[in-house]
Amino acid sequence: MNADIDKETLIYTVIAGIPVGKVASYGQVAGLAGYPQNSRLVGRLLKMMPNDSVIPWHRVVNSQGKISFPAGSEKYQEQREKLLSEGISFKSDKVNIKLHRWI
DNA sequence: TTCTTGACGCGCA
DNA sequence: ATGCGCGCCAAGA
Repeated sequence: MNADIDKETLIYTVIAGIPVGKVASYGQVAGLAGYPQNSRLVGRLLKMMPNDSVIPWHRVVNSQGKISFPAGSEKYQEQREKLLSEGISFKSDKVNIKLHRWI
């Protein structure tokens, strides 16, 4: 009955497991949750999460290491701030994936 | 119920 | 590096 909840919980758990100072891509999270082709589902799920959620959503970026929000937007800045405050360095507009890649 | 949209990813020119 | 198309799949209109 709550298969959807399980799926969400699974992805939620994976994201919650990303260490401080590390980042993971949507595809990576989806894969670890058992849905290697549902990268979009991860993003969709995060989008629906409450704003006061304790989930470290900011540690999820796209496979290029870029923030998936329009450059300059509020959300973009918010995520960038959070990442910087965790010691994650940026290479221009991309996260230095080489140094901060989780897995 | 069908069509469009989107916090993505990947291959190819 | 840059742009384009296609695959995936659930939510919203």
